[in-house]
Amino acid sequence: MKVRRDKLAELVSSGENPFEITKYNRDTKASEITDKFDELEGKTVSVAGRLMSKRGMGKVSFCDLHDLSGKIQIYAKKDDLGEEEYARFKKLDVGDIVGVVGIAFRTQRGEISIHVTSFKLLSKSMRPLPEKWHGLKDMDARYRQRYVDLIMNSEVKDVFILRSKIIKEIRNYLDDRGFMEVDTPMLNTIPGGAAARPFITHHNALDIDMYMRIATELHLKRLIVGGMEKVYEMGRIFRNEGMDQTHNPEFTTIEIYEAFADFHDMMDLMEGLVSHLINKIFGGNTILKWQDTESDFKTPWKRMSMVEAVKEYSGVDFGEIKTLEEAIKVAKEHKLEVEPKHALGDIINLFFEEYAEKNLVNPTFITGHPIEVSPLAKKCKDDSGFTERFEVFAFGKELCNAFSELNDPFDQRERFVRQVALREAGDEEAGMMDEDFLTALEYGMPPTGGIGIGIDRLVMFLTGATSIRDVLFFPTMKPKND
RNA sequence: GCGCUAUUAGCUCAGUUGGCAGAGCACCUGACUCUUAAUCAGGGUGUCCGGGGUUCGAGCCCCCGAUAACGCACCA
Repeated sequence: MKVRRDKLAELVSSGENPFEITKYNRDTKASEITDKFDELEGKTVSVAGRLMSKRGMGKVSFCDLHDLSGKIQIYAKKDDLGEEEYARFKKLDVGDIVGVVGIAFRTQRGEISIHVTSFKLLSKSMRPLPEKWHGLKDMDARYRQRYVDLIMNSEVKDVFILRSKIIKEIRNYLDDRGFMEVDTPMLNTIPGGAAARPFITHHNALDIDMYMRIATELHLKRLIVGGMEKVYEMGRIFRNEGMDQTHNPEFTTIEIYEAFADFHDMMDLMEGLVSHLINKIFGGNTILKWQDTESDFKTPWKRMSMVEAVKEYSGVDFGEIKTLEEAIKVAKEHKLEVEPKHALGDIINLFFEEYAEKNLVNPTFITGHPIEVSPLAKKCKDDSGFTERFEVFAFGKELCNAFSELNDPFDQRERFVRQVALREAGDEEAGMMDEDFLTALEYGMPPTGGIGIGIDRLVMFLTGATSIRDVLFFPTMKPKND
């Protein structure tokens, strides 16, 4: 705004350019003054933050100063500051970054405040902030200009502080149990470990196309082959797919691998980890609320196989259906769209997604996924059509995916071959052949349990956020140019 | 990708039947020595999302486009 430009020009010409300031020593946070008022009353404190409101009374002014910890009221009096300083104080704008030195006291109305003895403009705000009462509501602006959203809406800040705490506690939990955090490449020559369309980019010096990773799985298993027995990686992955309330093109997952363990150990790990987080955040309360639904995360969580779940929620018993022809017939009776590429296991999965998934509100382990939809999981010993795999569903959404990792290089090669065939038939999400990964398995991978958890979704459930955009500082947005 | 709704001042929003562009907050000027959505008096600051069209006249009607929220599809 023009008025603020003029004010800045005035400051610059009087040798007080706020943008030349490099440092300010503050000794107290805004919230500390109210929290520790008993010991701070009458003492001189130094605070710094953003001026969020002004209430001028003539020869006395009140302002609210916000910092990360909270807010504190500032009281300035002409008699104490002197004519010139008080005039300078009155020129401050809402939005300005200000450092204040003063005495902690309580006003006549009882509000704990700072009686200003000196102050310094630390940075000039050149743009007016949104309205104080209604704040910034426009979703487009809130996501594109998250900095303004964070200034205006304190609950937004709280969600991200909680996100940080959750992530820290995940690391604490795993580090305490002897896991090691590792980093693997985000730029891949073969995108593997999941069924998803990748982002493609180009490396100039090598003159090859590369892919942004769609999972961390295959590299982490290579580390297990290499003897790194307990590893995890928490990081961003990228999938070139649709966006909605629970999907963003880049999102954060954690994958954890433990040698000499199986999917049962991963179940214990998952229950333990999530219980740890809930305990750290909510104390004893295990009931989470999300989109007006309550879910009790008290352990032990319910366990059922995918076939059982399909039977319970659709009435169809795949324990009795042994051929593809029968399965296709039943699927058509239930108006499910069967594609030519679908095998028996794909149809079981279709039934599960259509009928069971949305009903799984309390956290539930779903085990025994068909082999056709589990190209990296070990077969069940007693039934080669299914795998030692589980997913946890809560609030009708998938929370994690885990299995006893397939370590048989011959079996793995066959599964890749099927994926490649699907890809050649036009399925862009099918996997690619990864010869180096097969070579790694040929050197011998110990029996291993692995699990992948969607961090953003977990944070959504723990913070009550209804959209993934509300747990990402900068959700992916289409550029606005016209 | 499809459908639906929205887009007006810095922000939150009104805008009648197609007839001079509006309010509150913010901002500017002035008053005010304990306010807290301070108060009081005065001041309207605009590419009505963009581009066409219909009309004497369009914020409003029609067409094309942009972005977003929501729903659907996709995402094992």
